[in-house]
Formats: sequence, structure tokens, C-alpha cells
Amino acid sequence: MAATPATPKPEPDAPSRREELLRIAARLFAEKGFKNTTVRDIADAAGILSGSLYHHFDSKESMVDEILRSFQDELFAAYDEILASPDDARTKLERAVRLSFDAIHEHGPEVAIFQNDADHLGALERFGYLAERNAQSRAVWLTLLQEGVDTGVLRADLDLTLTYRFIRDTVWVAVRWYRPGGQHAHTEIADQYLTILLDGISAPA
Amino acid sequence: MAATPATPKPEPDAPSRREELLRIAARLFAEKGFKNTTVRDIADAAGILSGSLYHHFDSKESMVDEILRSFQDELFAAYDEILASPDDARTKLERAVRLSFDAIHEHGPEVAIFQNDADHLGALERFGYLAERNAQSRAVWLTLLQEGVDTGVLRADLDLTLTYRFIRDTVWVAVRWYRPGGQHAHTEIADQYLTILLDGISAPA
DNA sequence: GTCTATATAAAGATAGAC
DNA sequence: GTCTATCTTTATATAGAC
Repeated sequence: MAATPATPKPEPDAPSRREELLRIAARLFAEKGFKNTTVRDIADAAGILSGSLYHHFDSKESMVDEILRSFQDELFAAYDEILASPDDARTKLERAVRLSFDAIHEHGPEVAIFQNDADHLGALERFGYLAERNAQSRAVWLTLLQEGVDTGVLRADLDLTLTYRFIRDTVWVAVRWYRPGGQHAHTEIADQYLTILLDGISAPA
Repeated sequence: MAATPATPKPEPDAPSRREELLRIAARLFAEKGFKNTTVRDIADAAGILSGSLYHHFDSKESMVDEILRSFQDELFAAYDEILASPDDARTKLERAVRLSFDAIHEHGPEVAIFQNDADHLGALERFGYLAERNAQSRAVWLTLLQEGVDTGVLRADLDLTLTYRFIRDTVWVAVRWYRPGGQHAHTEIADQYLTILLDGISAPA
């Protein structure tokens, strides 16, 4: 084996240059939208010239691809863990909701990109997995909701398809205004959302 | 007065060419996003060449400006009518929610553009009115919610700022999947949403 | 890993003929 | 009101030097 003196192995905690660039790109994609962010924007924010980005990535699409894939892998692993748990239906629903707010807290840019650009990117073959993940998400939530109805913890008069769509859309929408370190902690927002979702805003009769 | 033989006055119901082009542009902006829609896309859909669009409009920005302004004028006039009505707090809240679903039904493209592109467009001076409308919307909903708490029809333990944000975001989000003539009528979706918002998804104890 | 320089394509917009 | 033709700017991406 010849000596390979160059590029020292990075510490596990020290993000590689590649990861750092992806983090910068994710922030910009989230703020301005994928299409509206230029490779020059990304390069400027990273303190290099646009051409230099192509040493690390094939294309702008490759960047957002890598960002979305790794986020979704992590997210769906967490959903699977909840589904497989022995918790009762209501607890699992609550955990799934809180998982969304945790994701908004820890991976805001990725969530925002997914919310804003997934529809449009999904039209490209390369992003076909987004539709698969969408179907998987639907299956997760409908399973949880059906289990809730079957065990009597949820009302039986709900249209589960509509309920699923509302929950799917509303657990993510706080990414539009939530900022870490702001007035409301993400756990507090999750509490308030669960209160409304489970019991409504009406005063008890 | 000299005779003016050209351009006959259009019937009030016959949309002018200008209005027809705006309708086409609105649909495309809603489907693909403002930035991602080219003037060539719009011209193609209208069956003309891109240069011809500039006979009708200054720029692509002018088009989306006109689309958003006229929609918001109509929407906020309707909010004002609800605020000024003698209905009780709960009825006014229900009317405001149903107004959103009516707007999604009748002005889907305009709602979608506002949801998807208003943040980004709002950064331009020309679209400063979007921030004003945003403040106005906040005032409308907070007024309705406060009146609901004061008259005892809403729970007193809600954080009204968070509740406002959730309602604001969630009454519009159905524009992502609702299609006129689809499986669920918009009135039916409004009913289901109001059920969840007012009373929650939990089974009664 | 970044820079210089540049190729190539796409997009917004304009001028004047019809 | 639309077309032909074209200008200008912006954007993605590449090649090779350092």
C-alpha cells in the first residue's frame, strides 16, 4: 500500500467542506427557494467563486438532492421507530406530531425546502423518490389515525382522508415562521398544536 | 367628437384580452411558481409569442402585481364585511374560515401564488402592500379570536398569537391539493376543518 | 480546493414591420 | 394585437492553471 499523505481523515465531528457547503446551500434554498438561488449566491455565501463549487458537486440539482435524501432518510427512520413501538394509539400520534416540530427545530432548512420545492422538483425523474416518500408518509399517518379510531381514542365521525391531509399539512407549516431561539420554544408550539388538534379551540360546553 | 371606430367596447361579461392573459399567467404562476414560469411559457399557453406580451404589460412583475392586488382587494373587502356584521363571535369565526375555502375554490391560482411567492416578492419595494395586508390579516383574526375569548365561546387557555398563526396558515393550506370538481366539495372540506378546529379529533371523554 | 477565463443556454425585454 | 428579429443580462457549467 502506497503512502497517502494528503487529505487527513476529518474528525467525525468536524463537518467536511462538502457538508459545510451543503449547509450553506440548504439555508439559501430555504430562504429564497431552489430556483431563485443561484450557484453564485451559494459560492458568495461560502466565500469562494461559483466555478469552485463544481469541484464538490456535479450540479445545483445534486446539491438539493443530497440535502433532501439525507433528511428524509433520517425522518422516516424516526417514523418507523414510532410505528413499531408498543405505545398506545394516542401516544404514537402525539409522538409523530412532536417529531415534526423537532424536525422543524433541528432541520428547518430541509423542512422548508421540502415544503416549498418538493412538488416542483418531483416532476424530474431524479427526484422520483419524493413521491415514494409521500406515499410512505400517507401510510404512516393513516395507520396511526385508523388505529386511533379502532381503539376509541379518536372520534369515529372523521373523514380520515381529509383529516390526514390537514394533519400532514399543518404539522409542517410552522416552518414558515418558527425560528430557533425565538419567543416560543418548539416544544411549546408542539404542545399548543396538539391541544388544538386533539381538543379544539371551543370552550367546553 | 371624432368617430372612434376601432376596439368595440367589450361586453361586461366578456373578459378582455388583458384579463384572459392574466388568467393564463395566474394559472402558470400557481402551478410552477413565479420565478420558474417564463414569459415564454405564458405566451405559449396564450398562443402568441413572448414579445407580444409586452404590448399588454410592462413586465412579468407587473402581471403578478395586478393578479395579487385585485385578489387581495376583493378578499379584504369580504373580511371587513364579516368584521362589521352583527353576528356573534363564533359565527364570525366560522364565516371567516368559510371565506378562505370559498377563495380557494374560486380563486385557487391567486391563493396559491400568495402562499408560495408572497414572501419572496414582498422583499421588492413594489410589493410593499403585501406586508400591509399581512398586518391587516393578523388584526382581523386576532380581533375575532379575542372577541371569542371575551364572550366565552373560545377556551381561555389558548395562546392567541400561536392560535392565530395556526389558523392563518391552515385555512389556506388546502390550496395545495384541492381541485374544483374533485372528490370533496369545498364546503365539505370547510365543514370538516371547522369540526377539527373547534372541537378537535379526540373522542369525547 | 480555489481561481481565471470562458463556453453555452435561458430569460427578460425592446424596436419596428405588418 | 401579433410577429420578426435581436439585444442584454443572468445563470449553469466547464477547462486548465495555480
